[in-house]
Amino acid sequence: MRLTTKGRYAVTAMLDLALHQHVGPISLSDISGRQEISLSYLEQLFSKLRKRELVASVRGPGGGYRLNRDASEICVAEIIDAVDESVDATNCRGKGDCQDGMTCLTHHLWAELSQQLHDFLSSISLASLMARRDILDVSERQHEQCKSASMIATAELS
Amino acid sequence: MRLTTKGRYAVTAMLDLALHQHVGPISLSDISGRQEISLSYLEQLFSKLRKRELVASVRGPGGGYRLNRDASEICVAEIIDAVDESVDATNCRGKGDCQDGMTCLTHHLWAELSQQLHDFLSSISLASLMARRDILDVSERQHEQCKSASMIATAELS
DNA sequence: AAATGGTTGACTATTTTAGTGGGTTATTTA
DNA sequence: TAAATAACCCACTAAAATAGTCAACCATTT
Repeated sequence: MRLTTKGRYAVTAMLDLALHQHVGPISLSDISGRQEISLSYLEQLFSKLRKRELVASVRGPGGGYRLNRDASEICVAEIIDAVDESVDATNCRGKGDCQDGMTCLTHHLWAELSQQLHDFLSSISLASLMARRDILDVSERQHEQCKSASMIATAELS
Repeated sequence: MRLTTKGRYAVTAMLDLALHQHVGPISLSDISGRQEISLSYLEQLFSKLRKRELVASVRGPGGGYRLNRDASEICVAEIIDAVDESVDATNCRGKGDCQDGMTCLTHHLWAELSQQLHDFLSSISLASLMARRDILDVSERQHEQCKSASMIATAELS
């Protein structure tokens, strides 16, 4: 089992997309700006998310990504899984052949833990995250910051 | 958050120790033989477990390790923590300063997940593992294998 | 004195992470 | 039709962690 920046970035980016897609396709550079994730890295992540059909893309100016399903139909577990970070805590990927084709001493413990984790992350959809007070607060703060950042950029141009 | 071979090895070795310590101190080479974990690697892990006072050592012939507390007082979470595998899923180690000193969009989600994981792994003690049917079965199978392995070794000597 | 077994520290191959950079293709707008 | 935009794709890389190995040394028992 692994949960590092990669999986966190993927979930954060998908949530950002869910929160903004009402205005049309969202470009990766928008997400990159708001969430402070490197654009090139986002491209890699979205390539995987697209292959799993969690997002769809629109090319050209004004293009970007949109969710390929309703936000209520995409859960956190799927997103993490899509970018190759497994929620599985066993060494044998659940097969039970961890010690010479037989189960190791602690196999069942890890299998149970995996189930626990999977249940938890499967129960959380993007839609349920979008409805949370703590997330709305952070999202609003990020809008303020982007606004002032673009004002500075405009001022520098003049 | 990370749960790899290191943490699994540590828990497996501690459980092996708990299951056998009634005959006296258990050497790492015994554990290595039964659980198929490299002896040198076990040494590294037990060095950390000793520093956290989860085990105590006895030097010299007949020496080995024993649990430093009752098996019911040692939980899986502690063992994993002792070998540096954190159960924390946040990027900021719970501090909430993940994005320029403020919380990132998904901070609370990861904090919740960490709590969930911690609760689960803290609720499982070595004693409760020792009482499980699935673990007793695997332990018994390992005894059979070690017996036949030593018989082969004896036969090869003659 | 010899054997056992813990203790310590340095070293290493492999894998993963978290990126960077450059170029190509598709689409829209001026 | 040219320019701009943004997705798409590929190869590359520095740093860190994993999963060890190896050698020497110390303490205790037989």
